[in-house]
Amino acid sequence: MIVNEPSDPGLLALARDFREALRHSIYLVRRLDADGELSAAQLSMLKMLMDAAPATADSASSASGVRVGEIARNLGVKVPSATEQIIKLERAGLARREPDPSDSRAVRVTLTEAGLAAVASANERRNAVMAGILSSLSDDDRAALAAALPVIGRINATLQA
Amino acid sequence: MIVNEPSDPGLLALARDFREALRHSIYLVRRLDADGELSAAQLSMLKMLMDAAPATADSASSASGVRVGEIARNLGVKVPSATEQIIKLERAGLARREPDPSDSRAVRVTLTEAGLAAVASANERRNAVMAGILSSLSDDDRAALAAALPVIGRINATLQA
DNA sequence: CGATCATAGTTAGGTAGCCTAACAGTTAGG
DNA sequence: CCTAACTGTTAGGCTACCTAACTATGATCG
Repeated sequence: MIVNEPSDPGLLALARDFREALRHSIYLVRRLDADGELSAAQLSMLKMLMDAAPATADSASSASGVRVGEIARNLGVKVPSATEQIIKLERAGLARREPDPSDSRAVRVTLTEAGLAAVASANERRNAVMAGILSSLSDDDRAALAAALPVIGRINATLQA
Repeated sequence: MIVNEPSDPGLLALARDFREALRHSIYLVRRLDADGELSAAQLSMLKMLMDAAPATADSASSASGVRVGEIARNLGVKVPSATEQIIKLERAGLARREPDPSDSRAVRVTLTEAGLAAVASANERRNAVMAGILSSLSDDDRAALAAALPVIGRINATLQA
């Protein structure tokens, strides 16, 4: 049995259905992001900064913060777009820009305390809304969804390359 | 055993993981839409028009086309946003606006031949790219994904209410 | 060493897609 | 009729992205 052929009908059908599911999910994401406290783009960046941070409360830890170019790469946007968002976060008091001691061209971006709190609160609220939606599913449905999430994660990971 | 409680830890974790998957999928969607021939919003609208059409080649069929308000509702946007997109599609020769004979306030939007062709070609290309990505998955992964798509469909359907 | 080239980020200007508010025309009800 | 409700467009504004051009620093090499 031949699989993985580019023209395999089953594969194309799966591709179509997955695209369709993602397309409709846009509305879901929009609904979740409509709570206003933080835009999707800003929450994404804050979360990324949080994950990238060594999470050491020790402020003397080496090379803290993430460089602008790295942020852009992580978020899949161009550097000027990242700069723009960073400036907004900075003005909102959620992030800080500091010069990189080892390279004066570079800029290190870190979360502030307020940024950390904002990310936690925004995620909590969105997760609660999503949990409410998921609560109407059957146990089998939830199991199927849970089983697919790692797969979707692998799909998304292939894009990094 | 209590399930579906808003504070159920498993449910919240699933919500978090699903949100995370959707968040990352944005890049995937962006990649798919980057082929340039048609924006995501425009393709969505064209596809909606295609699905809503009676699909009768007979141009004398009753009440052809979709009203602007209905389009907006189907796409989850406000009426002015729909109008804006429709005008763009019209200018591109992909859609047509006609007065509704039974209500002079209303406008009926239909696909042109070019619009139909554009939707087919854009979908084909995107599906092929997606199929290429999916082809690197294992059979088990594809099965898990396929099993979850109806669930995601149900989740998205709950938003219509 | 110093000219040159590469790299990091910002600034400037533009586009797409969404929104609300205000408007014009049409229909329906009291 | 005349007012209230509805349909769609116009006007103006916002966010988030982009490319191109610029500044400043670092790295290479003759």
